[in-house]
Amino acid sequence: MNRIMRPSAWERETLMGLPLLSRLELDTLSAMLEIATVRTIGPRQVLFREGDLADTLYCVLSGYVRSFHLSPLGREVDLLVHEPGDLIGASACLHGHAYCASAQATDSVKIVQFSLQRVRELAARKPDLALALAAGLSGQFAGSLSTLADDRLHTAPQRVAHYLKKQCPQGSRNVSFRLPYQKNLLAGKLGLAPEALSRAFSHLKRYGVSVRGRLVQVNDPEALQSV
Amino acid sequence: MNRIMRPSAWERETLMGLPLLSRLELDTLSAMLEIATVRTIGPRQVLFREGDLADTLYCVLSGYVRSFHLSPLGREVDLLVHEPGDLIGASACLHGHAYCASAQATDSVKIVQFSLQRVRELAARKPDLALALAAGLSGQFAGSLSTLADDRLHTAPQRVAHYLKKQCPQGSRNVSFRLPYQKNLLAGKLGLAPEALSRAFSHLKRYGVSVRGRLVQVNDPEALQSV
DNA sequence: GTGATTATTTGACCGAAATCAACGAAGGCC
DNA sequence: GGCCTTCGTTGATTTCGGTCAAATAATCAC
Repeated sequence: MNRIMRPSAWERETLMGLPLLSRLELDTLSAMLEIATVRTIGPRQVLFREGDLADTLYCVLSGYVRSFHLSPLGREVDLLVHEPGDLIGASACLHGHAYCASAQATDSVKIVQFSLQRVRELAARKPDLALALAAGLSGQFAGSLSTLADDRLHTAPQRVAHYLKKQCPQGSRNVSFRLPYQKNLLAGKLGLAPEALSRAFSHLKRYGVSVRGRLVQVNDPEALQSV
Repeated sequence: MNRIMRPSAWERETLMGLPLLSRLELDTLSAMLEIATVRTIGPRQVLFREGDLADTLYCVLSGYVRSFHLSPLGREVDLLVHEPGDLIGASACLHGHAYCASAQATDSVKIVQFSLQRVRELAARKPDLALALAAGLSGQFAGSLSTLADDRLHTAPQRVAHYLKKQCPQGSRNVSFRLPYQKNLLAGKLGLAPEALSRAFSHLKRYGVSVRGRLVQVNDPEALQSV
């Protein structure tokens, strides 16, 4: 079911908009495009597993990929949801030789992949690439710290309120939008059991939030501050 | 109380052992040493606060520094404990212009600091430096993800057991050692209230762990697996 | 040492969220 | 359309860990 291919003209356009590639010098960029492979992977397909030898760097073009840990007892914990533009496997990129989490497509996902070996070689000669990698890592690191703080500090309704507020444009009112993925996954991302997410949504009714399926309407995003 | 100075010969020795500097080419290394400043900061002194303009990159030489978030209501959440060799403020290094957490010395701490401006300029010319930064970030990112997984997956006694096990040499028995910092801080690092840490220790007695002050004795590190 | 802080432990209590179980809703397939 | 599977909600119950308060141990300054 996988389609593997050289980037088409249209895809080159998309690729060049990626945070990883958009700031590169021309020759670095073309070297990266040279080793880029675009793939489409189907729902639930696994990109790699925790502990696998890390030989590939991925970057999401469209769709969502979840990273998770497997406990010794077989329980799964969601750690991150990678959105379009995000790197996957970057933490293994320069550090270990094994991926430290498993990655799975949530839906149909389009990604670019690069040989980690080649990326390392190129980055060792091209500071702009090394810095772009560092910038990507930096952003993900900051993100994971803020998730950790959120987990340790806020209750379930607060975390959900916080998430919803981030989705609303600054200072807007009566916003409505579609959740980008299943509630199941959203619950995992927020460190909650699905039941807890459900209860949190119903708790948030009183703050002007209504949910029908994946459609969410937020009456007054500012009011979510006080949850 | 602060001592600020050019690195002495002895300190240059220490500096060159840092993960950040140890793999650099000679000219990059000397450029970094050129802009390095060694400081000693006293207990509880604050290095920077969340939101401050990020203009300095730090690296711990000795002692421990804690990073924490401040909630709107004034509650503090510990996020990381930086050990000797760790970078501080690296996530701001290439990403934002503000620190995303506050940093405070836990005790008397010796650090090196570098002008972020200069580091950025140097890294833009020197791929080895850019890669060293990326490697440091990569390790911290992996660490924060594993903390997150630990938080979401394990109970308090399990987290403490896991921590203790990491401190014991592989396959050893009857290990005893001193906790590197106060229980207060250890509790924060593990995402626990001090009371919960205390209770966890007392729960672990039955697995052959005894604690007196900061002295810990672990009878059989392998047995901690089954907590 | 002695007193004054500051850490740590213990107990009682409470609230948040996980778990288990059962039910309702939605979407895919034929 | 109707069956079937997966997803989401709701209720009951339980467990974990946070909070408050008080007692005890350490540590520091003098």
